[in-house]
Amino acid sequence: MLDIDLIRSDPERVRANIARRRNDPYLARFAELLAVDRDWRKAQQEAGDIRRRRNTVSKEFSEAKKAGADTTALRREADSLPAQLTELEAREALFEQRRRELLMGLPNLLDDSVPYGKDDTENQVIQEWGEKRTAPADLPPHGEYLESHGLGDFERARRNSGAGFYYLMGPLVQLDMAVQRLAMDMLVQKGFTPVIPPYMLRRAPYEGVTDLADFENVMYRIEGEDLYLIATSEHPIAALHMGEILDEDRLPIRLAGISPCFRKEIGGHGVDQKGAFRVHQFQKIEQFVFCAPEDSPKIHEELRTNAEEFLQRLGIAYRVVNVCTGDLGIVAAKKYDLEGWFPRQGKYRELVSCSNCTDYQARRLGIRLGKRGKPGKVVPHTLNSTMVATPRALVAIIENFATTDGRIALPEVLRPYMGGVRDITLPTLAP
RNA sequence: GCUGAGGUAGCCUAGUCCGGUAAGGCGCUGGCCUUGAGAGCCAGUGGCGCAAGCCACGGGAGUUCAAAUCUCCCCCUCAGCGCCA
Repeated sequence: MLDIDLIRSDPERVRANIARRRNDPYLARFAELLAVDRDWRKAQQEAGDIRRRRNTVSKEFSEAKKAGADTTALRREADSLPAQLTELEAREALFEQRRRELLMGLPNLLDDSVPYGKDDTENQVIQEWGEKRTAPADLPPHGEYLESHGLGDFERARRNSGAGFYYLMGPLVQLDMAVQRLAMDMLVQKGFTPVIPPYMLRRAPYEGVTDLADFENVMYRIEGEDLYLIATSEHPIAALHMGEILDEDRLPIRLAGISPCFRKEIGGHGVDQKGAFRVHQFQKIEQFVFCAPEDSPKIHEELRTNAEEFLQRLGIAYRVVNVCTGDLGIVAAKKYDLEGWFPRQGKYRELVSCSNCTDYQARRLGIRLGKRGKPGKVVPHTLNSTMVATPRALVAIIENFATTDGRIALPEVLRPYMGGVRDITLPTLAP
């Protein structure tokens, strides 16, 4: 949520920034917000005048009665006030609600370094790392590959739960856990505090962390309960300090979330191939930071570096993309995507998303900064980044490290987490 | 799920039975005094508004000239019981 004081004091600057997103409905909403905010303040004023009169009359009434004086005239005026007030209050409430809707629907202010562009085709590649490996010429799509070796079952998952679900089995499960453990260990070593968050959130905290459209497009809701399955541990972790005043001296707070993530994503892109790349349920190790406003650009780079280091240690080539103005979501002011090299597909695909949400998320959540019990008006910044998400990362490992003789060669950093073995030897199933 | 107790400012608490417009403490800020960021004393300390002022006691509706206070509905928290890996 944007700072209403900023919108009032410098509407042109906000409008110009919103325009860079190349999304006209936002501009229309912004214009309406300016009007509704004025209407609301006026209605508030008018209702306030009536209330003041009511308070005065009520007091006079009480005194007159005590003194035994005639109260007829006062009574007549007092009787006429509630009806007027009811109408004005209805207007006030209407404007206030609309104002809030509009404010919650407006996107964050974009950082100046975000490249101007219309959609994901205009994102800017700012860095590449590593040597692109090649996959065995006959390597099948990973879904088939896993099924043929008994490491995954997508047919039965589809039968039982629908498309986008999977059974992972055998050594692939250990590989999944190994990848997560490596990611978590790296973060702990860098001073992050591990967090297992709630896997479901109520609506109120959820509205604070994400785009309202996600309630329709992304999140699964629990039938008959005010609960939503989390789409990422970013969400419950951001809500960890909802409504609180954070001690400035304790910042930055670095947290490493581990959780399953659940996503419907019906509004997403086209259907992906069978398998474990794009799924309704996955596991993610997440970096999350609450920090002072002035520190967030630096910490954004830090989170990106952490995620890069993870891919480097695995030995997977990647590139860093600065997501352009037209492709950024509502919450982030700036976002890097790390795209890993997938040799069999011969292209880079998203493995990591690293965002600086500035004060937008924290303001929606009502988080402020203060010092030793003194509430301040400064709102902290929040940042989040994938460290690793599985099973997508497993697909990358398979494409990068599958050998021609039916093994998956393990990157050295993973071996300690896999009982010291150098590779996964694949069981061959009878056709 | 049942029973009970609760939800008041950054925090803790009084007020609720009996309606009259939120008392006090802690913390924080400023001032006085001081060798002093200590003690003591004084003042300030939520939101909106240029201001007068209005709003704010978990949320909503109602009664009333007037609601933290009375009525109804809902939400949440805690404790005990029940169920349970």
